[in-house]
Amino acid sequence: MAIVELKKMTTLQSRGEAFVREVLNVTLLELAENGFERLSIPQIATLAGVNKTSIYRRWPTKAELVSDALKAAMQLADQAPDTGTLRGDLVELARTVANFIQSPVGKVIVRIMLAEGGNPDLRALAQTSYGQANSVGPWAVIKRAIERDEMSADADPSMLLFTLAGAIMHRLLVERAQVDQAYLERLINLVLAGAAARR
Amino acid sequence: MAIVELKKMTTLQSRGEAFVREVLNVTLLELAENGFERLSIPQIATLAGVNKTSIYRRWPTKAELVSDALKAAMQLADQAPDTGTLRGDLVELARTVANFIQSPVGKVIVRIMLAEGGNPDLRALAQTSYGQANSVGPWAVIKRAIERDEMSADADPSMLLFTLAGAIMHRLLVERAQVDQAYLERLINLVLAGAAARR
Amino acid sequence: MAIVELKKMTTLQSRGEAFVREVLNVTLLELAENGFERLSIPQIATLAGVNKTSIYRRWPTKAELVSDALKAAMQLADQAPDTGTLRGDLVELARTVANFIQSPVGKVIVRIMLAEGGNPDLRALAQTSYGQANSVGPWAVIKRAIERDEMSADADPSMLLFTLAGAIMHRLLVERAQVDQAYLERLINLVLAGAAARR
Amino acid sequence: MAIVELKKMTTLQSRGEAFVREVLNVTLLELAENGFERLSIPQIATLAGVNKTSIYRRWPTKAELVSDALKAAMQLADQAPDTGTLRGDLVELARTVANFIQSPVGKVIVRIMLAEGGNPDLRALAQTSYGQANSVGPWAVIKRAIERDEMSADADPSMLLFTLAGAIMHRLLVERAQVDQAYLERLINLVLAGAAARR
DNA sequence: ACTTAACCGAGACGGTACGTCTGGTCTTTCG
DNA sequence: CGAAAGACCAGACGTACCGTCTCGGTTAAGT
Repeated sequence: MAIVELKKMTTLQSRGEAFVREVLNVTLLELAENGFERLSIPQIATLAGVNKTSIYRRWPTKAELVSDALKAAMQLADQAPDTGTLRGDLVELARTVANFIQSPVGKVIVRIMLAEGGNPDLRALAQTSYGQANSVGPWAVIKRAIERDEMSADADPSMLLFTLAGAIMHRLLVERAQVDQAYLERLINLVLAGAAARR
Repeated sequence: MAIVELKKMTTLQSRGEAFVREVLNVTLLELAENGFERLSIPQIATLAGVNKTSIYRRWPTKAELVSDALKAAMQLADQAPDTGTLRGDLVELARTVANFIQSPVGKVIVRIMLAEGGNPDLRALAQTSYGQANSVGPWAVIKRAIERDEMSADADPSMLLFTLAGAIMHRLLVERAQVDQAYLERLINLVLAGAAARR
Repeated sequence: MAIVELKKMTTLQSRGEAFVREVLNVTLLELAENGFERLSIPQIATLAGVNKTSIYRRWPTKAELVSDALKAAMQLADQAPDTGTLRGDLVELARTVANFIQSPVGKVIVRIMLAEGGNPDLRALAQTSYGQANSVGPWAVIKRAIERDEMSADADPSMLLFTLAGAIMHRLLVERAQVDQAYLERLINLVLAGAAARR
Repeated sequence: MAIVELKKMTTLQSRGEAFVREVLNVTLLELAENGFERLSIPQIATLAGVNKTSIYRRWPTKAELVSDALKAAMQLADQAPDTGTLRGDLVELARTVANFIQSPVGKVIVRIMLAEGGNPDLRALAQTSYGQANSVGPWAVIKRAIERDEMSADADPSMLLFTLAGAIMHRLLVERAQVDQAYLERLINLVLAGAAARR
């Protein structure tokens, strides 16, 4: 039985797995490049060296394909930085957010949420992903800051985090400028006082 | 001669002007609704009660039509609030930004800038519009705040303004939450301390 | 009044007459070139250096324009040859038919009758023209032949004439060969015996 | 192997063959009805219960479609009549020509040759068809007539045959009269004497 | 080992929408 | 007052793309 199971796994890996992996990979890239609207399954098939019929067989609708592609790409660490100071943690946090937004999967998610709210379940998926990616880290940072008495217990952490995220999005997508160390410092300068003010 | 000119103008007004106005109006609405990609000129023609051939004659490409539609819609006031205090001015400023983002023109512009960077000149146009719409007011506010000695002269006003804009975008487009008075207060609370800190 | 009338006539002659003549002329040429179907009024307007609106004003439908063009071109002589012998007359007659078929107006008429029987009144017009063009001469020839006792009085002249016409059409339009003197001789050789046989 | 081949053929027959047959059939009918110019591929698609895209895929240009339709319809027998006498054979021959001209394929071919000389290869195709359809029979008749000594060996058979064809065309297409037995008798009366005269 | 079932490749077809072309009607302007 | 000029309406056409279907061939699974 064990042998059979092993065989099965081997089979699965060598048979359709390469197919699925390749398709999902190309899907993600195309998604980041063109967005959900301009995403073409025949195009994906061509780029993946695969027949479009096969894609339609596995994923009857485009949303399902994108959903799988996003799910497959969501092993984001969402680690909490721990530099010892609230300021340092916030800088790291902001940097993580910036990296996420600029990553392929981040681009896709942001794009879907910002501009392509048409498909509701697709949007829900993106929202979930976005939430998952930015859930653990921020709150741990806040929690430690409160423990260190750098923030008051009745602070407004979600406002802080969302404002950081929004500012970075504006920097990247509207101003189309780099998020470098200098920018991060200035950004944290602006909100840190407000965050800590209630102390 | 003057009569002729007047006649000409009258003629021009009554001739194709209604046509143009109607088409541009519908274009703007459709643009806010569906974005640039899914914008269909035959659809616009139908909604405007106009023949599609006429649209193609006047605007050979979709970008030109959109460009005209945006230009025609850009009589935004961009007035500077003046409540007497920096806090009050910032609240008003933020509210203005929120209103702009939620207006049809604003939706279009934000959408183009965020997600449809494909067409470069289209993007440039949107960027220009965005800049124009948010240029005068903010800086007047900052200037008055410095004069009232509520801000230091070496403050970081662009960071402040961009962060406000980004936060509101995040609130509206990502969180999909209302920008109400309570939110505005909390937002200004966060950044005001940082803005004024250098005083 | 007389002056006015003269002026009018002069005006008509110099004003609209050149217009009409030019349009009808171009129409006939285009008709011979492309047939009735492919005849385009805008095209005629362009070639005639005239505005298409003016053509539409004078001739609301294409058939009317063509009708006028054909009528204007129908001053064909339809003269009866008189060589002294039946054979000589038939040769001349056949030559006349061939010339008519190859003339611009003849091409048009034949074309309309043979291939474009769609428009009934147009076809009727062509039929009339064809009949007019080939009416006097043939019968005079037959009559003289009977008088000279070269043909019996109960001959079949219409069969003779129509067969001649058909043969020449086949020669010109199907075989696309020249109707030269040698051909005419052979043709008359064939039918002359039959025509004279009943004597 | 034989089974495989059989299967293949069956597949091919049941696959696109019905599609092709239906389209070509409708094409021929439309062609006889409206001629080559007014032939509309969307119209054919509608009448054939088929999608126009599929027609465009198989036959990129209208000429190719018509060419295939004509080729498919060219299994004309072109049998030589044999009644025992030159007169009887000629009557039969003329009747065959009349039937051909009035058949759908014949109408098309005649129409193309007479009026639509625009497309050269199309015309060449029609000419070929016309030649094929009227090649064997006539010459066999002439040959037998010579053998029976009803015609001299140095007769002018092509002139005879072409004249017959031309006369019938004139009868059908210009006069728009029936080709009945009486007409055939009169026609043969006319040319038979000339044909046999050299004996 | 051999049969059987699942799956991918390949091609054609149905369907929709688009942008272009051309023809005809209307209004305005000019001689 | 008639022709010129231009804009608009209307319809058809050919193209591009997408999604579905039906095959054939190959690979993995089960007996």
